[in-house]
Amino acid sequence: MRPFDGERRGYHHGNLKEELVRAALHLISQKGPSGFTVAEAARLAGVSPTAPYRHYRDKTELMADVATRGFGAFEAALQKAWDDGRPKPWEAFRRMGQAYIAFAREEPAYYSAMFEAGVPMEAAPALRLAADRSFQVLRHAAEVLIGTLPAERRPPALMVALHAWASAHGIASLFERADGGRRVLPMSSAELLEANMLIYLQGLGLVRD
Amino acid sequence: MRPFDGERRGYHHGNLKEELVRAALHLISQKGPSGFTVAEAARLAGVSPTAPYRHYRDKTELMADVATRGFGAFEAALQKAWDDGRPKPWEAFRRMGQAYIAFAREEPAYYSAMFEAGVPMEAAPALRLAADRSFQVLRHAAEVLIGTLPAERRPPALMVALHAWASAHGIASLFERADGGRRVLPMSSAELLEANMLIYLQGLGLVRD
DNA sequence: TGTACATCAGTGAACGCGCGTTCACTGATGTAC
DNA sequence: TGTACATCAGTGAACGCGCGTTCACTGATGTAC
Repeated sequence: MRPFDGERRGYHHGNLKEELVRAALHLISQKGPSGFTVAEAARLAGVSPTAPYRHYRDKTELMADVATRGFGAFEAALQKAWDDGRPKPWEAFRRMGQAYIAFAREEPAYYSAMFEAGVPMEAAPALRLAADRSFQVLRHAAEVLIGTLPAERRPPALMVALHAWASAHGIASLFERADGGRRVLPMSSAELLEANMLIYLQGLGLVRD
Repeated sequence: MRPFDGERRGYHHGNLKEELVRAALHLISQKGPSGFTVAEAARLAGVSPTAPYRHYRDKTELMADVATRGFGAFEAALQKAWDDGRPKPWEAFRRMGQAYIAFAREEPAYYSAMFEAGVPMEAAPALRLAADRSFQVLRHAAEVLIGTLPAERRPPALMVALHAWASAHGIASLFERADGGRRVLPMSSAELLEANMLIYLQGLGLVRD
């Protein structure tokens, strides 16, 4: 990995916080969430082991920052996939599911920090906020989706959102993660989720075959 | 926690392996999978820090043993819930889902060791075997289940098994685990999974409403 | 039933290691006048 | 444009800690005869 200090300008780093986050992501993706240490992140950023403490109270706060940024990127990815429910809510909804899995695959370090590292939500106020905003995207989509059903058989939007979340999360965790890549499957995670969502939507009466 | 050495009989412990596993489970449930150390497990078992190395090559092998035993208990729980598909395959199938979640809640330490600790499947041959046997229970159930469908619209059994696994796993991971208990919901994990499976089975045309 | 011996399952000292964090410090930067 | 000063963002030495693991050892147990 490149040394992180390419455009360092003298004594002051100028960009340490961002570099530390980058280093943390690198370490997490290489050795898992517990393989990350403040000392090594500092080393990667080309800075003394104590420098991070100018920017973060402690290790947890650094991790929380990583997770928070992760949720930011995650929210953006979901939002983009949803695309205001175009062209049809149920199509957009499925696209969101795919985006969930894609995120887990393409940003494994963020995913780890967000869901596997055990960072407590209280570690930083911004963390819970960011996590909630991510979920709101899903929840809003679920609302629009079930709005297309006749009123008398509309399930609770929250429930639908949680179902989608759990399915995507389950598939991502079991089959898309380092830890989960332990099992070889005759189909991709994407196909698996796609089929799952289709069957689910059929169960809701949202799609006819 | 009780000191583990109640019926210790002299110099030889007589039961160290089992005690170490117990200690590991205790530590994992208290501090998470990365909070477990060989030294502390030994301490809990009332034995010197080096004694565990009479029974395990290294830390990973100990963890692998814990995970292996976890899969054993897990398999038994699933098998029991399935109960040979009585009274109806789809009812038994849903019961298995509930058993999955119940296991995650009641045996959080086993669940951690199995799915969250990142123990590599290669760590012990018995581990992969035990994990596979667990999954076979699910897979067999899925086969029986879809066998009740008219032949022309039978989805692949493997796929159905994976869907069920992912849903249960997703719900358990997100809402039933220490890490996941971060979110307050208006419904229990059990209800959530129940509804999810019902909708899914309806989507398959297995249940009519 | 008793004895000799092999093996098993512990001990305890010791190692090297890296971590998180604190502290007093100082060089670099930004700002007021 | 120049100077004085406050603040910011680093350094480097140091700490206490617990870990995983090795090694040579020894007490306890099981077995053959």
